[in-house]
Order: sequence, then C-alpha cells, then structure tokens
Amino acid sequence: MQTPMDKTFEAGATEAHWADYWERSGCYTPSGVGEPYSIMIPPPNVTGTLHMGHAFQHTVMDALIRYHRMRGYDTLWQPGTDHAGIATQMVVERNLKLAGEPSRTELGRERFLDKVWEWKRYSGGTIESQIRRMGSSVDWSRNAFTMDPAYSRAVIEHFVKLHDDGLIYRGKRLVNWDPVLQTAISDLEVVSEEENGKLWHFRYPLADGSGHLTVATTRPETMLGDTAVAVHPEDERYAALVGKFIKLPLTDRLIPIVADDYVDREFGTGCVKITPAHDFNDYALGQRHGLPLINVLTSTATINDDMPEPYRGLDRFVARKKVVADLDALGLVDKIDDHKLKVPRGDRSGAVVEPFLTDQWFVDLTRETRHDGKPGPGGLKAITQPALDAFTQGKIKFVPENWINTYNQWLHNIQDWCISRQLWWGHRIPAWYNAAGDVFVARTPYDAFIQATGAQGEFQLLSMLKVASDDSTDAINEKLRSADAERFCLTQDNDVFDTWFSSDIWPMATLGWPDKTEALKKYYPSSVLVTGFDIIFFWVARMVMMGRYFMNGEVPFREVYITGLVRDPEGNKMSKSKGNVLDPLDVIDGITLDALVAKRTTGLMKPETAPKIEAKTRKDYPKGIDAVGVDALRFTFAALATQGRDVRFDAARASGYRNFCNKIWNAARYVLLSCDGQDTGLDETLPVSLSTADRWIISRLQRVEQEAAEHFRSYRFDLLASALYQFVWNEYCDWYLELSKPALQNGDAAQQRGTRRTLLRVLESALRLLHPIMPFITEEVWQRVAPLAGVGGDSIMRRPYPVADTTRIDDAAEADIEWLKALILGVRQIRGEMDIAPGKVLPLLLQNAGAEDLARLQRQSGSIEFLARVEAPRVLAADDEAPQSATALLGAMKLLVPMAGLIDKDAELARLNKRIAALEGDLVKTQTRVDNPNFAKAPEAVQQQARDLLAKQQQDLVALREQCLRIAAL
RNA sequence: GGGUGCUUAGCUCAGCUGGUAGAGCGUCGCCCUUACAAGGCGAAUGUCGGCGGUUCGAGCCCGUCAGCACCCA
Repeated sequence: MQTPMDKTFEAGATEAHWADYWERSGCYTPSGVGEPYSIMIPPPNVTGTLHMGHAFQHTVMDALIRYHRMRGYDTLWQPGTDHAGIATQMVVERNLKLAGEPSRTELGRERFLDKVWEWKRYSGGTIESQIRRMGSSVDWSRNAFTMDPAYSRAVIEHFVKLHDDGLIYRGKRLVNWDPVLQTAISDLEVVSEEENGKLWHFRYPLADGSGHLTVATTRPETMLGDTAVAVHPEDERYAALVGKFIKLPLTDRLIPIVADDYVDREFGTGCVKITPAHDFNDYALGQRHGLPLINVLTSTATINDDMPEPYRGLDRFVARKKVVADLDALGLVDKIDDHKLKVPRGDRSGAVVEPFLTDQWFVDLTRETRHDGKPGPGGLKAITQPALDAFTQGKIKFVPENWINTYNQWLHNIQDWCISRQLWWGHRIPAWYNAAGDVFVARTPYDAFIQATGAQGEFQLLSMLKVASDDSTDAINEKLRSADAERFCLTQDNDVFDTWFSSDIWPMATLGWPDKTEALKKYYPSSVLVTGFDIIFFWVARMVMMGRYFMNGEVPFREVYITGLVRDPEGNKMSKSKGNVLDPLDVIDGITLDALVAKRTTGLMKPETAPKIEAKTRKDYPKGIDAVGVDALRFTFAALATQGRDVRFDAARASGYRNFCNKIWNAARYVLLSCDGQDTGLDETLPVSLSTADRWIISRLQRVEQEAAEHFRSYRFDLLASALYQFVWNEYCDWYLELSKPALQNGDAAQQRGTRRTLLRVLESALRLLHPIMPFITEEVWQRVAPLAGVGGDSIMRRPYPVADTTRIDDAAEADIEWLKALILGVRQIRGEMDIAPGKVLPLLLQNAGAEDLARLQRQSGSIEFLARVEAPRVLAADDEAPQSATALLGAMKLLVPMAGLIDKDAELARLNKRIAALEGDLVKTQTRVDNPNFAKAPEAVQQQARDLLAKQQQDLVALREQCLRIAAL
C-alpha cells in the first residue's frame, strides 16, 4: 500500500527532486540510439536573467525534445549562453559605476575583461539554474559559451576562411556610429523613430555673387562638411546653376552645384546640401560625382580640429545652435519650420547615431564576384543567394510559413555586414598590422608573424628566434625586439567581432566544428530552430548563410518554428525600462504585490518613472501573483502558443492551469484510493470485463492520441494543450471517474477488475500524453500509478509516448455514452433550472422510449441512477397516464420528472417556453435552408443532414408545445 | 512609400479543405454529494469591424473602406 496523497498538489515539493533525479540519472543526455533529433538552444545573453520570452520558448523546445525522446529518437538539446558583446559590456560598466569602482578605461583592457568574466560566471550561473528549474531537459554535458576556447577557435576559423575566400574586406566606409558606446553598429542595431525636430532653411550664396540657393536641413552642424549642393537634373528652376559654385558660409570653401536624380524636387526648396561624410544618401551621391569626404566630427561626436576654430571641441548639438546663430547673424537663415523626422538611435545606448567614416571590417553579401578581383564568387553568389535558395528549394521551412516573406524581403535588400565593433568584450579580430599598415589575417599570432616575415623574405627569422606556435603577440614582439628585428613587430587589431558574427555558427560550432566530430555528423542539421520573429534577420538568416557556406551547402536546421513575443496584459513588449517585466520564477513561486512593485522599481535607469511603473503594476496584478508551479506555467505557455505574433501573458490563465494540475492530482488520488491494494487486473489469467464506459474512455483516449500526434507535427501547442485539457477534465474526470463509482460499488469481480484496470491504464497514458508539457506532476503521479497499471521503468521520461490504436476506437460505446450523457444532462437541466438541490434523489419516468433506448437503459441503469441522482427510471407504456412533470427530450423519448412537491407550475412553463422560443428560432433557420430550391445543388450528405435536423427540431417542438399545453391546462 | 498581420462572448484567444459560432478566465443561480470549494451542477452573453461580391450556403474566398499593430525604406 502506498502512502496516501495530499489533498492538494504542492508543486514546489516535487520539482527540485525530479529535476535533480532526471539530470543525475542521465535522462537528459542523448541515448545514442534511434534517429537523431536535435535542437540548438538560442543561447541566452549573459547580461542578466531569463525572462518570460525565454521561459516560453524553452517550454516549447522542451516539449518537442521530451516528445521525441519518448518517441525513441536519439535526442539532443544543446544548451549554452552568448557573450552578447555590447550588452554585457554595458552592464558591467554600469555595475562598476554603481559600485563606485574604477571605470573601464581606468582599469584597462585586461583587468576590465577579468571583471566581465566575473560577471559572466555569476549571470551564466543564474541562467543555468533557471533553466534547471523549468525542467528543461538540456544536455548539460555539452553546455557551451560563445567565448569558450573551442568556440573562439571556430569563430576565428570562420572569419579567416571567409577572408581567404575573398568574402571579407576592410575599408573606410560610412557606418552607424554610436558616439556614447564609441563603436560602429550594424544597421540592424539602429532603431529609427519619429521625433519632433526642425527643418532649417539656409541661404547659400553663389560664388559669383549672383544670388543664393536655399537649402533645407535637419542637421545644421553638418554643413561644415558640405561638399556640394544638389538639384534635380530636370528641375528647370535650377538648370542654369548646375556647374556653378556656392561659397559655403562659415568656411572658406567653394562647393559645386551638381545635378542628381536622387533629389526630391518636391521636398523643401528642391536644393539639397550634400555632406558625404555624414549621410548615407549623400555618401552615395558623393561617390557618383567624385565629391570629397569631409569629416566634421570626432568619435565622441564633438566638432573635430579640421573645422574652423570657433567650432572645435563643441558637442554636436551645441555646435548646431552655434551654426544656426552664426548663419543668422550673417542673415543667411531663411526660415525654421517644425518638422517630424526619423531619428536613428543605437538600440543599446539610446544615443543618436551618426553616420561616421571609419575603418571597419565587412562581410561581402552583395557582390557577384570577389571584391579583390581574384577569380571566384562574391558574397551575393556565395552567401546570400544560397540563404534564399534554402527556402525556395524546400531545404528549410518556416512555421508558420508566411515568415518566408519577411526573410526574403530582407535578403533581397541586404547590405554588406559591418562585423567589427570598437569594444573589448568579444572575439578580438585576428588581424595584425605592421608599422607600414599592412594587414595580416591569420588563425594565430604565430601565423600572422609568419606571413609578415615571409612577405619580406625572412622565412627563417621566427625559427631562429625560437618562436613557438602558441606564443602570444606580445611574446613574439618581445623576441623580435631583443633580436633587433623591431621592424617585424605586429600589433593586433583592437576591435572585436559583432556578437552575431559568432552566434551565426552556433549550430555547427557547438557540435565541434571546424573539426569533423561524430556529434557534428549526427546532429547537424538540427531538427528545428525555435525562436522569435524579432531575430529572423539578426540570427536566423545569418545562421543559414554560414551554415550553408561552411557545411557544403547543408542547412543548419530543417524547420524554423517562429514563436510570438511575450507581452504584458496590455500588449506591450516587456522591458526593464518600461518596468513591466516578469521573472518566470515569480509566476512559479508567486510574489506579493509589494515585492513585485519593489522589484520593478529598483535599479531603474530613469528613477523618475517609478511612480508610473508602480501604478501600472498595481493595476495589472492587484493581488500579486499566485504561485502556480512550473507545470502550470509551462501549460500556460503551451496554451498561449497560437500562430499569432503576440502572446499576452495572463496570470489568471496560469492560475487556471494550476487548478488543472490540482485536478490531475485529485483524479489520481481517487484512482489510487480505488485501486491501491485491490485487484487491478494485473493477473492476465483472471477474467476481465469491460463496461461500455470502459470501452468509451479507451476509445476517446485513442482519438486524443491521434490529435496529439498531429498537433506536435504542426507545432500547434495551443491545440495540443486544449485537447489534453478537455480529455482529462471533461471526459476522464467529469464522466469516466463518475461512471467508475457505481461500477466499483456494484460490479462483479471481472467488472471491477476491468474498471480498475481502465482507470489506471487511461490515467497512465494521459500522464504520458501530458508529460512533454507538464513534466513534474506527471512524473510524480506516474511513479504512483505505473506499478498498479503494471508498467515498469524508472521514469515516465523514458516511457514511450502514447500512439493511437485505431482498433480500439469504439463507435458503439461512444454512441451509448453520448446517449447516457444526454439523458443525465436532461435531468440535471431540470434540476439546475428549478434550483433543486443536487443531492435530492428524484423519480424519473420515461415516455415513448424506443427499442434502442430500452436496450441502453438496460445497460446503463446503474450509471443513470448514480449520476442523475434518480430512482430507478420507470418506463411508461404507451397507454400509461403520466403525472404532471417537468420534461426534457432525448430524441423521441421524453424524460419526465414528476413535479409534485418539487416544481412550481409557472417555473416549468417559463422553462419550457424558453426552450420553445430557442427551438423556434433554430427551426426557422433550418426550414429556410431546406426550402431554398437551390439547396438541391448541395451535396446529398449535407442535404440529408439538414433534413434530419429539421425533422428533429420539428419533433422536439411538437413535444415541447404539447407538454406546455398539458401543464398550462392544470 | 513597400510589406506583413490583426479586428469573433465582458477579457485573452481558438475556429482545420466554406455546411446551423467554441475554449479558458470572468458573470449569474443551486450545492461543502466520501478525488478535488484550486471543486461539482446548471445558466446567460456574439448583426464574427463596415459595405459590396462569389456561392445553394461565408467568421472562413474575392473586392473595398475604417481602425490597430509590427517590419523594411
């Protein structure tokens, strides 16, 4: 005998135990047998902790992984974290500031990086413990980090190979410059939003003194770097001026007037000042017209020393005012209009980004042929096109599939990718420079020195100096200096790679690439990538590019399941600055309102937003958040995983699924109370008889198993959740458990044996069906149920996922139980609508019963009496007089509950009239449908269905009206 | 300007190849019935954004308008 179960399910108590057990007993590591099934986790940034979005996606991934593991696949879920260059560097810098410690620049590169590693250990540890809490069955033995030595080697290999293949170039180009973080960022990291600004109109005098042109600008300070004024070639107003010169105010320069159809004649005056060094469009125009580039700014966005003295050193916005004031003093300001414009800001710093001319590294994604003129394909052919083809050729597909449009559109308009960042935290670019500025790209410092010395004919120098292949740059330089060979000294590029330029090889590098490992052979391509639509460009597309390029055209994953983004109850994106984030653990463990408010309002970048955040929090969660446990949270995510883009998190919904856990728990409790220590049919030699109810629930189980398989295949976790919920609650608990009660009380030994066996087997199957979504409660309950069901094994995780046996679908049993339910529903309806206490046992008469009704009555009488709480139903003969009764219909049969002393005449009349009214409405609809002469065009089956419905409605209506008259007459 | 979605019960959302509108939460009655009050039983609630079209039949297909959201330029 087992120890009895508690009356309620306490999630916390079981979670830690099973998570620990699964991991220790090797449930998470690939079995090594079966067809491979793998998922690479989108590595969370080590900037902080997991948020609801992670919890959501991890739920989906774990459900897929557990499902396939149970299906017998050799299943790998690869975990890991991402170093997240800019984001992490910013977090650490902020922490240093808050702690009053020396700043990044004061510490210097090496000591600062020590601080970042310290943070990484802390943050990474937090993330890993959160993943463990959620029950995510990742293979911890393969845990990876994008800055691991092995991973770093892969990043370098990836860069060097692309470089050697002529697909990477370095050059002075206009990039998006974040003057606060002092680094280049990619176009994807720039967010442009409409802001209120001004449009300044300046008069630019013609050099010959014959007048002026008026130009409009949103950024006056850039005029110091103007190198032309452009007009539209077909603009008659200015045709005569093209080729003349402007005397640029505040400088001594003459700049030409050029014609270019980039100019929009309608905008402003139709004259545009051209600043090629500070605007992307102007840059392109400048290239077309051979204009010089004049840089106005420093890297911190102050005016540089090449500019006229009065402006030097001024911040760009101060300089803007001064430029306007100075022009105004010269009488050159025509007018100033209010103007809405898109202001580009760095997504991390929020600073206004400047187009800025610097030396950067780029991946070529746009050329047909190599940029260096050597034979071979350029980036367009080698990288971009294959990434597009992967989908058109069906090697990968999106789920939902319409995301392909987003993907294609981006790739068709793609720009070269700036991959260098002026940061310290990240993979340092493996490029070295000599004093002459020559660049050597190599896998190791040693290789770079080999190249550098070899280039000057000094092939033996390094071996003479006993330079080792693993010597650092400094060590080699030291040896060179001591040998008076200083001219061979090299310095490594100070910059690091864009983080996405390391995570783009995640599916390969985590499996050991560039080595040809067994894991790579087995688990690449991964089966599915689960991620949000917000990083289709950042990550998905780039993984496809690099995967195909480095893996002989093989894609990194077969399917991309795009999830929605988790939002707050109002539909806003969750973010720390908005103060609407939720920690999944706070939903799991619960949190009081005050604690939640405190959590959301401390450590804010803008403390003044605290009152607003507090008010919103108190509105959204007036009672705090109930502790629901991991399983309920996971089930909530599954239920919310529709195909839409937004997932509004609803704490009430989570509480609802917490109740579902409790329902499962108590159902199991009942089953165990009924079966533990009893004959549960394990002895195959003893006779077992299955009742209609037994055959019915077994049949329903097969159907839900079919549905589950389909929903996993199509990634419809919402439908999966609802199918399982309904089966467990509305069929197994509401009906089957109730039906089992009279069977266990009154059945013979074989019947009881059959019922107990069915109770146990169906529950055991249901637990396995639910396990991928709700691992903990299913394991906890399964451990108790499985032995009684005759099922062995140490963990539900290792049991097979239920597969439908269609031979056990039993239409007759289903029809019988549907009839039974309808009968009971009829009685309950009378009871409910008459406010008769549920416990009150009622007499029940059956009038006009057919042969089928009588047969079913015979088979189900025990169930009827128990569930409907009625005395043994009395069948009226055709000529029997019925007492005055409340009525419900079951097909042609009437259910009569005698009213004497129970039911008020008027109440029953009201009730009948309501039913009649509803029925009349339905009848009209059906009648008009059937009467439409064109209805003959409909398929015969549809017509028959409609005619049947009509007949039934007519028959019911007649019966109800008859009954109504009879009661009224009393 | 280009693109992608969305608009269904008070709220959050399902609704498969067109065949009499569903779930959860909430609401309203009656019940502490020996698995579960985190529960049981019953009930109410929708011109499926507007208009037009195709069709025997439209929440679903087509057109159009309105509102909302996001992405790209």
